[in-house]
Amino acid sequence: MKATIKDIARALGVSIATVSRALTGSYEVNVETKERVLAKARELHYKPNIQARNLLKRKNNMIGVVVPEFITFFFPEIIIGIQEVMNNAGYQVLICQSNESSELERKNVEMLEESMVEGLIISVAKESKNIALYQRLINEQMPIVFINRVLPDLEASQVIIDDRKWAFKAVEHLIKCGYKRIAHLAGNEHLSVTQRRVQGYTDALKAYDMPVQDKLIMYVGIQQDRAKVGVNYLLSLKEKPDAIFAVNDPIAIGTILELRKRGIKVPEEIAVVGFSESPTGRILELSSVAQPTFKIGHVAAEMLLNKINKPGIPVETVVLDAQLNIRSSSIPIHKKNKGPS
Amino acid sequence: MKATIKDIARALGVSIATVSRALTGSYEVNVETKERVLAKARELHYKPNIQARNLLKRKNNMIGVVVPEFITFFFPEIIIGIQEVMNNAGYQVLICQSNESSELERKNVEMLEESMVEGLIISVAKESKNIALYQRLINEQMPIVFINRVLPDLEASQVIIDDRKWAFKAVEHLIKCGYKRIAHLAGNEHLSVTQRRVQGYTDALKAYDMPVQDKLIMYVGIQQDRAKVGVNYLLSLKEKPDAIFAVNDPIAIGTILELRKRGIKVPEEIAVVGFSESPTGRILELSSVAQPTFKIGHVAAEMLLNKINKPGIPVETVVLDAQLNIRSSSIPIHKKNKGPS
DNA sequence: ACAACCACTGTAAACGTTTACGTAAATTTA
DNA sequence: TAAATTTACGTAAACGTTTACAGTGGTTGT
Repeated sequence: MKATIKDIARALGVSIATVSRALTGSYEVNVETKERVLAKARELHYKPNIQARNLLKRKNNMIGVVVPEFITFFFPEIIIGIQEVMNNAGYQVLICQSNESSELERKNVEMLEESMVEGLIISVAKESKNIALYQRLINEQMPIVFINRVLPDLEASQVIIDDRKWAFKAVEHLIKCGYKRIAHLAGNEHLSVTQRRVQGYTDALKAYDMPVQDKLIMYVGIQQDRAKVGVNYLLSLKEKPDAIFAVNDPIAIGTILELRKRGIKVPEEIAVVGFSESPTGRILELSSVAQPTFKIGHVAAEMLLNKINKPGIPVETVVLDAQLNIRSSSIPIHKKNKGPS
Repeated sequence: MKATIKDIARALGVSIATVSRALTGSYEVNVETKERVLAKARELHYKPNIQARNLLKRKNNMIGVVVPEFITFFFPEIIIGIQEVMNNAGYQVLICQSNESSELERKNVEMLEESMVEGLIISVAKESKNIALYQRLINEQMPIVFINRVLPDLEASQVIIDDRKWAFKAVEHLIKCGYKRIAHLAGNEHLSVTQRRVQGYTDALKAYDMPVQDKLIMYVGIQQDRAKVGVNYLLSLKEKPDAIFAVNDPIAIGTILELRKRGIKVPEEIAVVGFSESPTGRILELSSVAQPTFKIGHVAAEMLLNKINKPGIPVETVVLDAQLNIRSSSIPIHKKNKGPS
């Protein structure tokens, strides 16, 4: 059986209070007895029972994280950012993935609630219907920070990037390269990032006096295999696009592969730009908007700690900076003879 | 303040025992009082305090997982496999990454130990020096299962694949394609998977009466950026290789990119085969050995549950099956005119 | 010589549960 | 109708800590 504070006390003929004081070090206790206690603790392989302490302190130093997936680099990097801050603050992080399922997301959040985590960092599934759940948690004073993907109708703290602005910049880049018929493969229609990136796309076209054509926008989704249907559609148009702005890197990558399969050269015939730069995208020389993943994690974690330590702190939205990285999937039209395969 | 079982008891004028029985449902309690208790519990937003229960039951339904990284798909998929089994069994999973650092690995394990997890699933960092730590934990009856990367001198339960066999098959495939000078970019020298894959490589050459040449083996490491030095070296040889078997996909991918950069065609001039198939590898049409990631997670989790529930169960090694997927990075020599770019 | 103080340690309550045990009332059995 | 059984509930201990409070014996100050 595991040794407890009582075993040490009994073995030394002192009270458990003295043992506790010796072990925690905080209180007044004779140096010599302290030594004896520590020695006996080592001898008995004593490990404090954290649950007893937690019960007393009404804390458990755990927070929960729910993300739609952690297969691709994006959320894993954010999570590492979260853990760096949280572990430093003495917290453990329970990580769950909803696998883009609203139902599993709900189950995960409820599991975390049952585990009595002190706070939550959440990025919602693409079809999340859990507003009521989050609203209840917020009402019950559960500290929550949303990252990247947020629910539009929920008043909660968030860490995001300016999707509209960076979609604008990506499309502006294509315009400046000389592309004339720029299509957009958009994500799931009611996902907030989708909406903001579509907005950036149309805003950029308008800003440069180019026509915004509904038929050049298709809502395909956010997973790589969904790119195919988008490419099929765009290539079936009478006037085909000469550039495609994809809602994210997976769709952009799927697009490039699908175009290649049909023998269409990127960027010679069609240029492609992605969003949320990924390692695979980098390898394919895909231009993309890079998000500051680790920083998102850091900032979200710090905001959460703040909420935990100062209950009732007001809701806050932090908008982080991003970066457009231009690679050879989108080069100026007049240089195209020099482009890579 | 959070409502407790006492609050409910006081509000209804019954004892806390009755409330507890009504809530857990297991014991003899009048249907009507049970209803009253449940109603009041809902009214007061009662949530059971799991730490009190844990303290009493001397359990906390948590296990820990430590992996070298979870940025690439490999460990994330394993972790999902682990979580599927563990969550089903009512366990929470604490996930840590050592970032390939022996030191951080140790800290993580110690953190998990302090959190009093009931068991551990571990894949060690490439330079892990924590044998003594694991030996102590095993001696102290901590249930541990090692996956994928194991420490050679530690007698512990493991879930692995037969690295030698599958390296053999990969190299055999190159031999059957007609390649004559097959090089091997190996991983970190004292990592067990490295050793076993090198063994498979040399065994295959021997089995087909081909010379095993030390100069065609280079221990470069396991991260993509380490491929460059390997390629540099191999291309500096008087007799250059016509095929490269890489210790893993990142090295294989780095190799392909480096070869491309130098204008060397894959597989026309040099074929490449990887190991532990990755999404990026698939996109680059890289032949590779696919590991059953989810299954590794499932099996490891089930073994761990078994160990937790039946203390003293003997050490066990499970060897899972794998699969060699052939793509256009390695095609038979006589077909090379048909090969893709 | 007595009060005041100090350094150290013990007693006991508290955190929120579960559950063995006891018991009163209600019901069944002979 | 008395004994036996069942039903429903209360009492209290237990899980392993931390810590307020209350000593105890010794030292210092006057």
